[in-house]
Amino acid sequence: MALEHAILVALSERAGTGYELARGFDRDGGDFWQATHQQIYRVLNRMADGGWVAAEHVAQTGRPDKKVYTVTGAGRVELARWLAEPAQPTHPRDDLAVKIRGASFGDPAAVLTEVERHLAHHAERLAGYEAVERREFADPTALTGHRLHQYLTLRGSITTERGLIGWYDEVRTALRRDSAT
Amino acid sequence: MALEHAILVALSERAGTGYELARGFDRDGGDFWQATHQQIYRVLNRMADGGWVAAEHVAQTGRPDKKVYTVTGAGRVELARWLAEPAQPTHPRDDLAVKIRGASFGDPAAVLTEVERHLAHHAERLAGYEAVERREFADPTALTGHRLHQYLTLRGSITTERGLIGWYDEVRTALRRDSAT
DNA sequence: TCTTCCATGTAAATGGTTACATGATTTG
DNA sequence: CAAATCATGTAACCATTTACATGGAAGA
Repeated sequence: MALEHAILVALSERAGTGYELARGFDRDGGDFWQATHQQIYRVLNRMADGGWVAAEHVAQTGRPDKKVYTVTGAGRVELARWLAEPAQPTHPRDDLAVKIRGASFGDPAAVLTEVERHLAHHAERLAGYEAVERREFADPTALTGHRLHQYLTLRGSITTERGLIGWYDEVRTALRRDSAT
Repeated sequence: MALEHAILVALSERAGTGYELARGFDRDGGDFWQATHQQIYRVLNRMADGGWVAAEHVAQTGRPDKKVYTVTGAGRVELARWLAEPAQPTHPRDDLAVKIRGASFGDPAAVLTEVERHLAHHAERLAGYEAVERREFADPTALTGHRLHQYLTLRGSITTERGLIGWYDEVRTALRRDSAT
């Protein structure tokens, strides 16, 4: 699974706490993974046991103490090994697509309402990604190495959101037309 | 979770065996869900216990016997209930995106090779979907109800594939340019 | 002869979600 | 005064994957 490796990438970019990782893997450009804090704490402990990451305990005043995690040499070796390994293409699983497909076995108007709600949600997410793009990556042609890879991941999020928005819009138009007859 | 409900949609369209469901939820238009046969058999048993589906045992000659599943009245009620319920927007988790993001912590050339492989794979999947679109849905403006919903799901698969292909192509160009310097 | 297709399943392990728990500080 | 933020965790449960198992028929 890739959660360990997504954490290794995030911590390679910048050391951080489990809490920060759970808040979103957001480091300039598309939160590229997500998981609950419970799972992240568990996985971080396992990774620390395996020697991929090391925790530095930091006492704070007025706030709970925290553990700042860093990738170790063994962690860097593991990440490089995993990066060279082939990934299998994944096929998205989308609840809303199942609902659209099955709309006529229930109330198509309720499905239409859901599509509209998701459309608004994704439009907002897209706007957020585009703002990051303008702010952080003004001149993409000049990018190289790590910054380029960050930018490309952000571009992936933007492309995905635009695709979803375009599709939901098509679905909305078609369902409205159909319910009008 | 939506696997039960994806199965209810698939079996509402046409009765079938666990084996057929595992082969792909493919019923004219985008395999809209996927799961291993092990999981499907388990879930089908649970659904049969809960009374959402009923199995008819069919003996065959020269082949193993099979169980053809049909949605029951209770299953139809449950599906309609679930369809009216809001879905939470899901955020895709893509291993290859993590690899692109982390490319500089390993060998970027290996990641580029993976991107090219995935590009070819998705181009092939897209061609398959487009062939179904031409063959089955020649006149989309005339579609209504269930056929329209099937078509819209297929359109979603096509949009997703085109988005991925566009993005992978952008990544390929950028990584090639960067490695040439 | 080897592989693939049909068709179903069990068992073990791993991955992920939900509920519960704590406690000070800051913001509305 | 209530809610959200910071920060970590345990326990129970549910979902998913991987490995193992069977066995005849058809095709390369």
